[in-house]
Amino acid sequence: MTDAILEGLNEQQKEAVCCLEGPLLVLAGPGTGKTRVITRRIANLMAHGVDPRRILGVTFTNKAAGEMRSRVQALVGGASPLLCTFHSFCARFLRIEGPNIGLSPDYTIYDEEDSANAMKNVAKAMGLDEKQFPARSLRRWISNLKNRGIGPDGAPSHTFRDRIIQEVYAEYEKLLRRSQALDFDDLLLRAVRLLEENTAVRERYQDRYRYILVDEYQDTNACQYHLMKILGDRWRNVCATGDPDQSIYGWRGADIRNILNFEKDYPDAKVIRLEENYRSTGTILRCASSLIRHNRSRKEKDVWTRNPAGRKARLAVLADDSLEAYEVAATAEGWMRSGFRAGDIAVFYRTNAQSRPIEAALVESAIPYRIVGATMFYERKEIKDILAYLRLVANPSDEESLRRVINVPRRGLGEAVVKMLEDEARRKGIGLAALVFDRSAWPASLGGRRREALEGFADLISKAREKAGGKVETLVRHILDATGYLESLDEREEADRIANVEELVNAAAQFDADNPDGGLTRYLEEVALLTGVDRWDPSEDRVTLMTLHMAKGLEFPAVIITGLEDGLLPLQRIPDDRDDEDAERAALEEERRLFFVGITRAKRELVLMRAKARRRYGDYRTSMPSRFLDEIPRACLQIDDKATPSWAELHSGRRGGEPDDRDGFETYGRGCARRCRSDTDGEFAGDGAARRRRSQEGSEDGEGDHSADDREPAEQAAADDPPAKQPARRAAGRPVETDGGESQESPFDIEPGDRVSHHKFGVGVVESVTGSGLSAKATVRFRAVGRKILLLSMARLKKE
DNA sequence: AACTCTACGGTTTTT
DNA sequence: CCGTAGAGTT
Repeated sequence: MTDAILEGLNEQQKEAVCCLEGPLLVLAGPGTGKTRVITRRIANLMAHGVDPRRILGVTFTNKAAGEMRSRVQALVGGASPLLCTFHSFCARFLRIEGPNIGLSPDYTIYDEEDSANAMKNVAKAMGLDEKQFPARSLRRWISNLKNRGIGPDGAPSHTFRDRIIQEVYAEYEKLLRRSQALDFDDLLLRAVRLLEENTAVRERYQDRYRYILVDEYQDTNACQYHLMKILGDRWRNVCATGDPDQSIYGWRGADIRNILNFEKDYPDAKVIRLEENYRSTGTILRCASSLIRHNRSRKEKDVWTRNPAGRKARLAVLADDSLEAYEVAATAEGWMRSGFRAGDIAVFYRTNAQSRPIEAALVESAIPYRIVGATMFYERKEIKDILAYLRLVANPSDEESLRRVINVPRRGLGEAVVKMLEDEARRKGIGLAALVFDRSAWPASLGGRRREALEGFADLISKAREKAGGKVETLVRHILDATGYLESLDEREEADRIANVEELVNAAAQFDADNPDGGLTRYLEEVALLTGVDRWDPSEDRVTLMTLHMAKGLEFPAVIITGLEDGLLPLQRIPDDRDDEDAERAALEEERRLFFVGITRAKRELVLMRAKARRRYGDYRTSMPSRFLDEIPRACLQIDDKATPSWAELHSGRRGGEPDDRDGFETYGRGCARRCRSDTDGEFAGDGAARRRRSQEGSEDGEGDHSADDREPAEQAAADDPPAKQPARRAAGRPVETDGGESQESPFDIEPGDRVSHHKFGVGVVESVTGSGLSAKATVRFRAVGRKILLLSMARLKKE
């Protein structure tokens, strides 16, 4: 048994797996087998006879938790310990213990949008100017307070703004309370408070969890930190794993000091460093190490590898973001031709907005892809509408959900009626929801037609409530029927919405199948706490697109990181009023860590890209190379400049296969509005003459000379590659115009007549394909369920 | 109450 | 550029 548990581990890993008692900190560089250590350690605990119910493992995503669970099960079998995210742990804890603090077991979890809406309503009721106090800013300010464990009473009240925020905060809390709802921050905050204040509950849980593991400890915030501190206090068998160099959530309250101070919190802690990397090539690792070395506040750690050096990373320089996107497609195609599967390839970017042109290029090139995260399925309007009905059924106090659906689809209960009901509720001192579901409380002024409409609505909800105990799928279908929601959508204009709703029915059915005794509340909780990666199916053979943040914890054989431009990566922050130099440096260092995370996802191939101009809000802005590129050793980079026109092209009046309407692009960044504070700006902003002269010295292949100096600006030599080299390569940057050009009509090669299979509907035949790109839809006649319209980018159709 | 039009503003990153 | 929210119109 012990053999299997320790098999194939190095000394440090073994040490970590075998150190079962007492506080333990595992500092694990990227690719050093951290997940392996955690799962083996859990298995080892169980092999030593520890009851799995006494083990708690907290991870960053549900997917990570699920993977660990199955790996542990493969090693030791039997019951699984509780493996979940911080948020889902707290959600479950509060389902059970909530009644201690007056919280219904059926409480609703408000997501970011719900919270912002609630805050908007609060601000409106207070008569605040929306421009001066935008709901999202309010939400952010209050979230910051909550993350630091500060209630409305403890909030600062020095300035006028402070006092407004304080009041909004207090009103918002009232709204949540009467709605029996918690936002994301509350889940953590309320759980911690309950544990702090209720000795009996605290001791029960402290006693239960004899062994606690926390993954990604570098990204815990104050609440999460306290939670762990409290829960681990009884047995002090707390194992934290993480990597300070991969701390990327400072902006949402994560405090890197939690991991840096672990040894202070637990003076008897054992600290183990995992430094041998098994994931990446030597060159990729060297890029990452050189980069991260530029962070000043850092715990020194040297990750090394026995892996071969591998190929250089390529830096592709493109004229604009659309050409960058085509280069992404061309690069992926090249990899696929040389034996990589689409599923081996990942494309990372800093902001979600960057995915659009890339998507378009991939569609055009008929390369299968999937975006992870972005506008997530469960954030779509139509989905949230249906979910709001479900929530209202589960929790009749939920005011936000009530407001959302009371007139959807239109049933004559518009703004005026809601206003009237609101006033009446205030007069009676009850919540809006309480009023709506209590006929005797309705105002006399509610006239015949409106009264009928409201009766219809209240009946609808209470009828649905009778079905709440059964399968979620049944309830969803009932609600669709009873509301006429699908009929209210325009078959032609909103076909993708209809398809999405169909998908939701499938998802609900899937949940019912996976959780035979699940129940509506569990379903809503699961949906609310799904992370972006949780809905990602890595077994699908598609190129994966995601933000750098979501890439954390994953690995891919071949990786493209786009948008290596100053202002984008590192991203330019909006100047805050309390902007001191330290904060600025901390922010820059976090951006550097983000890039570090991206690079270290790559196993074999790494391509970086930057565009000299980028479309933003409709017009083009020129952009400078990312300062981070200068921090990667020249010897590790092969620069592939497809944007600088060659001598021949300049003199023939043509440029890089580009249409000629792009004049003005070469004004390199003189007009760059974004970055004018850096003193190096002058040097970059010029047309490169100075750079050219300087870099002549090191020219061409500087590997031997420069290997010791990792700080030599990498890209400078690039601009000076002999022009003659350029034209031949440029073709790859152009749109792919092959295959008769019809590929847009059927992005994933699905055509009328094809036999396809769907995970829910089974086998069917494609009747027609309409639309193009992202909104491409197929009408499929399924043997079992008849004709369905499916959105190709949503439905996971497999060709038979 | 519901529809149409216009103006504005949004891009960090996510549970 | 795009979608949404608010105002204005019927």
